[in-house]
Amino acid sequence: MTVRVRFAPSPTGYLHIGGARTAMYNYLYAKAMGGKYILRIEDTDTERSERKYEAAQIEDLKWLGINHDEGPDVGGEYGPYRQSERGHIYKAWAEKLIDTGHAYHCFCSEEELTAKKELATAEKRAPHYDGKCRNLTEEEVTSRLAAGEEAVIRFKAPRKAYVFTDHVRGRVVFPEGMVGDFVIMRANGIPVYNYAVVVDDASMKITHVIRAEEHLPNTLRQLMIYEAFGETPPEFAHGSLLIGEDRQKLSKRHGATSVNLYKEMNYIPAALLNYLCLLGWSHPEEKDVFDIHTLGTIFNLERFTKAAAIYDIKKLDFINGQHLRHLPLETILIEVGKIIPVEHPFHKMEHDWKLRTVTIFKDQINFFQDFTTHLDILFTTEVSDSAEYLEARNWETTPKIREYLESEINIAKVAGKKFVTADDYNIWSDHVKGELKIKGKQLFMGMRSVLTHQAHGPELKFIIPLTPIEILEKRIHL
RNA sequence: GCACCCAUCGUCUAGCCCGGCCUAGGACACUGCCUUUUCACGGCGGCGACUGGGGUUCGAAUCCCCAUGGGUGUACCA
Repeated sequence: MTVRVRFAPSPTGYLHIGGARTAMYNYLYAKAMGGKYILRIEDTDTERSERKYEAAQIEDLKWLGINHDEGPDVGGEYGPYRQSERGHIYKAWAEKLIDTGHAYHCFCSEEELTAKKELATAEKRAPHYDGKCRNLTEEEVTSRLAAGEEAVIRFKAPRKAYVFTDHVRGRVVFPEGMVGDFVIMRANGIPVYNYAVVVDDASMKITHVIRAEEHLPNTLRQLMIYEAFGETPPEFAHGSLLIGEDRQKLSKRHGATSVNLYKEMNYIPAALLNYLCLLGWSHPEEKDVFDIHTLGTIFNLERFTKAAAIYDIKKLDFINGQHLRHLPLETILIEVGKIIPVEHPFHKMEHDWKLRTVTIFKDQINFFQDFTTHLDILFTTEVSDSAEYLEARNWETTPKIREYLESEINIAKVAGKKFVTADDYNIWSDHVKGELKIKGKQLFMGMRSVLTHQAHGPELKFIIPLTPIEILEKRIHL
């Protein structure tokens, strides 16, 4: 039997970080087992669902590189993949349930139900449906329906305990009486989540349901429905919840929780996935930095964590830096090029210059945008006001260095050079050492302060050959 | 309220199923040193946890019970 898993988001907003994690786990499991990963859109909440969110979520998934084998946009043999287009299936299956005595029409009004629920709560009873419409005669139902009376379809919850084995929770027991008869079809004919899920998972031949712990209690209702249909339930794996620093379920108010925000902040998708993967699952070799696409059969359901994980992006930033460093130079160049403002002189430089620049700076940054800041070291004519810089400028040796370098830069300029070479730089430094007899801190910091007006930065022999000579000239006169 | 789930460094976690190898390992963050005559990277250290109480056992982070804490659910939301 081939493994079939699915990610089933509701298009009521942008793709959430938690959703992305669930999608990834399903995707990873399908890949590990040589199975199929399906995307299904759960848009039964017509009030809140919007097509634009569906498109946005698919786009975010694509950005992450989590590609589905079947879905509303790519098709597949078990479609349609949008619940709003499966109305006839839910209806037909619901009729089956009524015919077999597992469900019934219920005419109770909302007010009536609310009143009973409040009473039950006040009397400290479980607010379950009292079964008023459970035993209506077929004639009565038919005539009331014919009269245009509104009705929902309610599922007859069996009075017994349910047990199932979860891949991460182990044996889970739902004692008898946890739920009363619950609605599966709304009055408007749209199915309710717990029912639609079962119909879809069963008809789409889903073999494994991998989702977050918040769905654990839903499993009971779903188990009941599978049983009523005579279907074997899929295997379940309820991973841990993603929570915020306040230990509450992660939501918008916790800050950047939607994937598109990370795209905007130029995070590397592979890094985001890497981090998310580790939030609730552990690598058998305890690796922290890896590409999830290389996991292969290493990924399994047995290494999920049971406890909820607090989402804290500090580690994500570190992982982003690790991924960035391992990217090919040309790739970094492309990404960085997208971020640097068009008017920046960077874009006018030669390809070789760009590559050398990226080589030097990539080890110092965690984000592509940090590159821009570092780039300033090559172009800025600003003067540092740090104590260390001021101290270096005040050494009596520094003016001598300045004087010498001024003439050297002038010579290079007159010779028509656009940049000085690393060799030039070495000659300068040898001269200052040998002829001017300046060494140690006075030598290096002195040259740095004269050449860059900064106290810190990457090695001079690397950055000076990358700095345009007219910038060096300007600086020397400051 | 009721039901279910969970509980190891500040955070992510390994170890737990199949008790001894755990004076509890790794990573982030913080921090010290080395390297670099600067910064960063890197390397080596430091700080830092088995929620509490009972039990079982020669021996418990690991097994059992209770307590406490936290979370989720309890909808014609998903």
